Amino acid sequence: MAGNSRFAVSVHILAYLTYRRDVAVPSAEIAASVDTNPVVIRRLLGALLKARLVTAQKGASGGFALAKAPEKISLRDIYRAVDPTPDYGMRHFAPNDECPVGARISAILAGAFAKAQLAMEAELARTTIAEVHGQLHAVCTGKR
Amino acid sequence: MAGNSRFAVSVHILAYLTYRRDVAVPSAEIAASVDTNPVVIRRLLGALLKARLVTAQKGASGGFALAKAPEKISLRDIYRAVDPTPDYGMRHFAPNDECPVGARISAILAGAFAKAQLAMEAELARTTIAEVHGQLHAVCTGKR
DNA sequence: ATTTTTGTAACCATTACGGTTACATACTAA
DNA sequence: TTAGTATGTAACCGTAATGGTTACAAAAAT
Repeated sequence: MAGNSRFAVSVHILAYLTYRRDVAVPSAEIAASVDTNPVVIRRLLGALLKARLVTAQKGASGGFALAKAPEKISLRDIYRAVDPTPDYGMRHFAPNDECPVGARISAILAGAFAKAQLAMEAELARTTIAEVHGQLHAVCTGKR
Repeated sequence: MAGNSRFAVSVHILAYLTYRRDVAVPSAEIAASVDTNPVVIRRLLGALLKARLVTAQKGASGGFALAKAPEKISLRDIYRAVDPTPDYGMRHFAPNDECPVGARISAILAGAFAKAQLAMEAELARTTIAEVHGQLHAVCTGKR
């Protein structure tokens, strides 16, 4: 995964939309929960929109809502929607082609990275936003 | 994983040391194979040294060598030696504690991230530097 | 002694990221 | 139909991380 907060914030966004499931939620309200700027939220919602995880409604009493049941949205769905496929530093990795090692290591590394990436995504796929929301609720009621 | 090339270059380094198993290899030679500056290589070798994956020898005819058999060095060993534990953007993620979602989402996310991270590392553990070197050799001989 | 090489510190340029302002567009509600 | 609200996006800024580079002290071999 990357060093940015896109995935973390996106999970927060969808958990919040689950929490406020019945209404259209404007980006300003989500931003207050995440404690950041509404534009940051809308940028991420743009990616989630393209992935059909949320719907948007412009204008007064508009806002965002889940596009499907929270049981059908996995953390992998969110990850793929907002985080570009990592290049594992291969961008800045152009070894010497004249060296027997340098000439072939890139392809071998790419294969190893791809497998590691799939393993990580498979683990993310095991958790849904509904479960994340359930854990939220469990903590809240458990405290009383 | 991160957006840097530390892991990729480090695997290259250890594959190169396996390829030149019998001699002490100076950082300049490795740098020529990776096509970068020797200091970049020595920085990474410093981390690999601390993790006891390589040994160093100063002075004339000095250089670096594997500290153990390449069959006993996994990609996970290398990953853990050179890449700091990723924070998955949690550094820049401080949601509003007064919101029921914001107050608890961090802990839940941390748990999900940890599981995904372990899954990825487990996959990396399945490959050794000896295998990476073997793939190099297979390609070279296969081409003839 | 001279040469070679590690080990580190310091600095630079580039890039990526989050945050912010601004504003056009679109929709609701009255 | 008009006033108000919210999305969608472009542009810009400051900060932080990264790789590359120069410089140089310490250590070891020949």
